Amino acid sequence: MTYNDKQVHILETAEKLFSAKGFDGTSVRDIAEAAGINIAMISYYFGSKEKLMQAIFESRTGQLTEKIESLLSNESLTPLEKLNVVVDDYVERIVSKERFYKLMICEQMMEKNVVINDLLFSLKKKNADLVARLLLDGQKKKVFKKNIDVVMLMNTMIGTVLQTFINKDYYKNFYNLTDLSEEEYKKLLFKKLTSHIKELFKSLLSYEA
Amino acid sequence: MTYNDKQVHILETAEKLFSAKGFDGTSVRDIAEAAGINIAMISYYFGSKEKLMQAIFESRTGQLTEKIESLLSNESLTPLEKLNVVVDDYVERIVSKERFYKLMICEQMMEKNVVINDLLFSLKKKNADLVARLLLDGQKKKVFKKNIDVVMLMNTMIGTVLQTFINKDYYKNFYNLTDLSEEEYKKLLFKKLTSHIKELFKSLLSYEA
DNA sequence: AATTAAATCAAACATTTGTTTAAATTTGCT
DNA sequence: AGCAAATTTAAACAAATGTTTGATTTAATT
Repeated sequence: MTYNDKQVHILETAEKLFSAKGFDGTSVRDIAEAAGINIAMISYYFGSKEKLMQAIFESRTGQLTEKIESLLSNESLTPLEKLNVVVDDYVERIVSKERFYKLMICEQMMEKNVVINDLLFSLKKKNADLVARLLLDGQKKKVFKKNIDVVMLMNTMIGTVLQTFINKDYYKNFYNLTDLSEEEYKKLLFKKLTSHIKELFKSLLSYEA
Repeated sequence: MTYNDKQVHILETAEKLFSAKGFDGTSVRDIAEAAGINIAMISYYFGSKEKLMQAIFESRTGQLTEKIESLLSNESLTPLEKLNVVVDDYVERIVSKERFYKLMICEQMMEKNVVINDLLFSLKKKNADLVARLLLDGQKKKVFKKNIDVVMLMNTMIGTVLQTFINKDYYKNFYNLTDLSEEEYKKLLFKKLTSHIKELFKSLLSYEA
């Protein structure tokens, strides 16, 4: 599906509000007012509030799968390099699409919208399969040890990043970083997170232990 | 605050519904029907839907802080043993209070209710301070290395556990564990999670690297 | 310029929302 | 049993909800 400028504007406004106040906490009037449009335009363009939400997920997850596939096909990198790219990519994604990921967590927990949950399930499967293949390749090449729990590894990566962003303000407070701008702070978090997770992965995957 | 049987029943029913459908996705009529009571009883006992939600958080977080303090005071354990107890305790908590933790994530992300967010903030501070003191003790005794990011460490622990529970059904599917009962599956997750996190912590805290 | 399609609008719609009311019932106490 | 307080109830309240309507304006096409 492809959307015109006005539709994209509605989608982005809705994403912002949904992530801040939740799907049920946001009325179509809120969205219309924030986007500067008439209430009827939402039904007119998307059919319903529910389908507007689905449209947000379809467009965002569509963008994600493209990136994953191009990464997989790059054969010039070693397994470890690839894994590091995966980490960078994941953290970068969540940093830049913070709002959408908040929405995603909520939707995964509630399991209210079947269409969205099916979408997320296949996305998860695609990602897990990619990383599993990556790890298998590394195991064949004797750089990664055996008996790795792929899902647990992914959960640690994604969980750490998400929890960091849920706790963003707290972290800022705890380490007296309140004088940083939002942009500077995001950069700092990106650095901290990627190096932290890479260190975790190294210990999980290498033979030494 | 102490509640009678009927109030506890309302609190538990509301927690169940809130965690499944969200605060705004749950009506007081839903709660009343599920609890088998009259709608007016919610305002009668708790004042409002909002305050009912706050009551859930106050009662649950109250239970949590008790456990933490007793753990801190136990001086017969080494820092590493204490840390392992912390891990066991955290995982156990989330396993047994899964619904409440879902609610907690949502509430942290939305930041709609000031009372609840203040409550969670002080809870987080208490926990982070406890673990920080624990790590400091271990560093003095030369069992933990220097330069540990406490918040990041906590985020990895909590994030991994929460992400695992958000992804619970997916994990079950991925590893063909669908024939396990809910209770068996929870036990398995507890084992997997605690050993996984302890391994992560060991590599983050020990000198070897 | 005329015609058709697309977009926008205010108003209305039937439901559902959280809360309150005032009467009825139950409970605890003397 | 009789009284007072606590509990429970059905009904009503205004406000807010998602969606639709039908008229009006704008844009595109002939």
